[in-house]
Amino acid sequence: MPEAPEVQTVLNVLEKELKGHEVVSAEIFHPKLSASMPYEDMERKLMGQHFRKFSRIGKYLILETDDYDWIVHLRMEGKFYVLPEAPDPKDKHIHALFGLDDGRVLAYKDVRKFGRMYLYDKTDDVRSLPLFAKVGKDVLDPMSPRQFLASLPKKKAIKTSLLDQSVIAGIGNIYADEILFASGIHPETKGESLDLEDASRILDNTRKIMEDAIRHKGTTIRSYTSSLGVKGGYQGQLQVHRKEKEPCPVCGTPIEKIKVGQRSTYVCPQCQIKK
DNA sequence: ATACTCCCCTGAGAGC
DNA sequence: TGCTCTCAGGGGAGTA
Repeated sequence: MPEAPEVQTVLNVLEKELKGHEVVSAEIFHPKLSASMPYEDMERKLMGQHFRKFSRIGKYLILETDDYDWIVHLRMEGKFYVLPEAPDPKDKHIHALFGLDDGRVLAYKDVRKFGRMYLYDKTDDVRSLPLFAKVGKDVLDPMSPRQFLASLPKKKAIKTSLLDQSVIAGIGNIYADEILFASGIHPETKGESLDLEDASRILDNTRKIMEDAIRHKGTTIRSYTSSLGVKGGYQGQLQVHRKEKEPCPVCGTPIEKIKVGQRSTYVCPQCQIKK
């Protein structure tokens, strides 16, 4: 569940379900899930903690407890579920269970085991954590077209830069395609070829698409089943992503599938001109 | 500075 | 039916 709109949706539900509740038991079955300390330590430290504040930077979930910042990156397929009781038998892809004070259980499920959890002593400034050293401004934070343009690597394809979390944090493969289509810019266009007007258009469309996607509770496609029982609705709004050979919604030209930076990329060859 | 390749993992879908 | 291959909303490390 990885891009900012999906992460934000997860965050909103977690806040609603968990805020104020206490962790009374913690079991991590996949040791590597705990990336900042041995998993036994994470289990021990989380016990007795109450969930206090919920926020997001890029694709990272930040759950503040009494004494810690618990940070989670879902990567490709990480998902949370709040269950009325511990599952039995346990799904083989559930890698952690956290019992709550009211008997419910927070389950973490991740088929590919790419997701990671980090636990740090609480700080006033999570941004100063090494974890965020290479994470740029969140996609919903204000950024000027001038600053954005200046931050783009000159020789890199614009799509690659949109996916680079140090440039802007929170955009992934789906929304990068949608943003560039809405902006009429070919994904292979080099940063140095873009002008201030292009940068402004990309930023405007980024904000518009991200906010719209959050309103729709994100995108649910392929085998990516919903997290927390929330099914996204933005897949119905997608214009080009995963629409190879379908007519462009603007000009009717068949959408093409290409590779940019090793990632599948969908583009209208008519509407998206390479500058 | 940029661009690959591989790696972490598992399963779904396509093609044969 | 079953096999093999490719691909998947992410990102880090290592190497040209």
